[in-house]
Amino acid sequence: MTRSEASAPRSAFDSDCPSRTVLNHVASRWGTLIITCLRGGPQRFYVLRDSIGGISEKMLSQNLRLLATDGLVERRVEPSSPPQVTYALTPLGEELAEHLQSLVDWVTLRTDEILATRARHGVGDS
Amino acid sequence: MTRSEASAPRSAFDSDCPSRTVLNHVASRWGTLIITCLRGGPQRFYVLRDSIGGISEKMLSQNLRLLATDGLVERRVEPSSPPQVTYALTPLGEELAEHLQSLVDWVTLRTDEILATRARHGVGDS
DNA sequence: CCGCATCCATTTTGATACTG
DNA sequence: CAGTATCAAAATGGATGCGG
Repeated sequence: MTRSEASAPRSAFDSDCPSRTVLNHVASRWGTLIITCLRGGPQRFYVLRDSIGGISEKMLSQNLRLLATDGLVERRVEPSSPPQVTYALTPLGEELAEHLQSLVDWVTLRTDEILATRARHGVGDS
Repeated sequence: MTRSEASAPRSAFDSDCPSRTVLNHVASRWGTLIITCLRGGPQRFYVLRDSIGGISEKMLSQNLRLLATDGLVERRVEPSSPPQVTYALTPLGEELAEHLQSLVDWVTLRTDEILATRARHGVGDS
């Protein structure tokens, strides 16, 4: 074989590699916060919505569905009077959550320094 | 004081907290890959573009500028014939990169399991 | 009232062409 | 080489509606 065509993309740096997709679900605007939020135990939909400032219900349910099909989050339906839907991390999700938590913690810890740098560079928000 | 208005948002879960902004720069579609990519040492613009499959020049320069104003990435200009611009992690960026690397590593490691789960749920890509 | 689907205005992203 | 300008496509969020 000539080895001319890379056969299977192997890392998240390849746009066609499955791990790229997973990374996009997880390292996304809301993914990190949703998963981190679920570390405290199973949460109701509206609790998540209220915990994660600025998220829309649409994005929340969209991301939850995505994470559910990835096997990172489990959706439980309690058929009670006002129907209760609860979301929880799977074992796989718990594992991931630890990594994300350390990321969020680091960001929280260093934000002041970063802010100071940003002031020096001339404030650009976004 | 009546405490009626939350004075200062304190975590990334508040949409107005500065750490939310930082998290968005870092835990974004491209931020994670760019920073991880820079772990190998300073890189030229076109190297980054070619290393990170699927990124557009626009998104690359936009994200690099953002990360630079955050003090995570440094932009160096060599005034040579064809002007050379190099990007490198700052010490702060290096610190962050370790966290992101462990995240990327985990995703790479677990992608097969996640794929299997997704098959069970009925494939939904995106 | 809770969870979510749908429609539409706004924002973000990407492909390509173009400049110093 | 290292970007910026331009325009089209997609993601996002808000409002709204609806079944349970």
